[in-house]
Amino acid sequence: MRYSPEHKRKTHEKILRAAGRQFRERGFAEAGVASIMDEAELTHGGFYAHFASKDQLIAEVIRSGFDRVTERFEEKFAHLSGEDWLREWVNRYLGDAHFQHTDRGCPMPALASDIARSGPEAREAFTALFRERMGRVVTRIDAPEAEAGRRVLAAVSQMVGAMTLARALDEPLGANIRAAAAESALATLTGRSAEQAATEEGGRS
Amino acid sequence: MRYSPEHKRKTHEKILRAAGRQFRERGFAEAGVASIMDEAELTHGGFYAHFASKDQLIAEVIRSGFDRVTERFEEKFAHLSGEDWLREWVNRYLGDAHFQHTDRGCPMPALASDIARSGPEAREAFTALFRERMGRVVTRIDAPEAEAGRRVLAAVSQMVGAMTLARALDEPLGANIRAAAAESALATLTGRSAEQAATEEGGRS
DNA sequence: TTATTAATATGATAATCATCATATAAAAGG
DNA sequence: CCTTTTATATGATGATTATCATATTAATAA
Repeated sequence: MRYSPEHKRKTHEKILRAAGRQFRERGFAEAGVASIMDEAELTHGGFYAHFASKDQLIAEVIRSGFDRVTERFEEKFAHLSGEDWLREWVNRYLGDAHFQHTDRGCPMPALASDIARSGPEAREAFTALFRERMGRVVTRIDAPEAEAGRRVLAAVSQMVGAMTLARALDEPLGANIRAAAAESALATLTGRSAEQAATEEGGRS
Repeated sequence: MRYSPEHKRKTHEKILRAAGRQFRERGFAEAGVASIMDEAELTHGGFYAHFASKDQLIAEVIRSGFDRVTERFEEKFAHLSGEDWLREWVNRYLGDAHFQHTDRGCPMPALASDIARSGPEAREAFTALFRERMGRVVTRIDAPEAEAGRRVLAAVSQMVGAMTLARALDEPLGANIRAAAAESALATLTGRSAEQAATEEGGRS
């Protein structure tokens, strides 16, 4: 079929979207090519007209930023600035909506250990994605750049770890972890101690 | 073969050890029964004399605490107490030796996202393991129990997240994350702000 | 020494996997 | 309208998977 010029491009993106969703939900190993093509409403054989291998698909999904999940996430509080932005970032990241939807959420809690086991192409792509995303947050921090960078790395570790563990643990432990990490991460980002942050948060609400 | 009374028990444990190692290295999905039995120096068919299914093997490996990895880890600084114990706990957890040996290290960075995708039996076993391990640390914290619990959950999230991400990222980013998280986690555990902890740590070394 | 029993080995099963060769068909160019 | 092109479909490949039936064999009980 000689389709319109954009047809292949659209199909390509449809496969990327389906793959990104299934990878986050089931992991790289358990999301099969046939199942991904099925979700993209195509048959399994056509896959190799778009990608040279499953490994290349994985790398490209990472490079494509998992269907711009970060951009869509940050849109929701783009109107805020300073500490308000940071607080919303932390609270939404560790909130119920994100917790429940692994397949449309941040790839880090869903796939970090899978990427650690992957080849150099996937790791490089992930490193680039990570750097880009951390850069967006660093500019929101009111501190010298080196210090801001340290704070963001410390906070993101905590947020990713909390979400990963929360999804692996039974309730109410998962919810406790998310709450404890949210409080602590905001304190880290703003340079306050956790106690100070807790007191202020309590006074506000 | 009718072996000595303990023979089967020892074989059973050998399979558990091989499985625990391969699961951490390659994930639940990619570590096959045949490959695990091979490492245990047995043939694949004998597996079902020991376990009803691979899922049951997974649950039992978790229940067995991954060959007592925590106990062995904490032995190394059992002579310390108070803040010294906490500092050593954080620094060793995020240190190079642990970073490099996923297959003999903490199961959380290696398998948390795999467990999140697993069935209720594996999740329950993991929750019990997690609770037991957190309890050991809470008693080391000089604060009321509720507050100590929050601090431990916040710090562990950070340590697990940092190790998971560090293993997925290229260097030197991984090392930077581990350093930033170590500083921040110790501050969280002791109730100080990160700046205070950094100053003190700098002054000490 | 021999019979019995249970632990492990051998080999087969059907399912699923990534990959690829070939067939079909849709739309653009003539 | 008809030919050409190429995106997608069909169907096959061999490898690997978890699982299980059956055979072997080692050590205990007789």
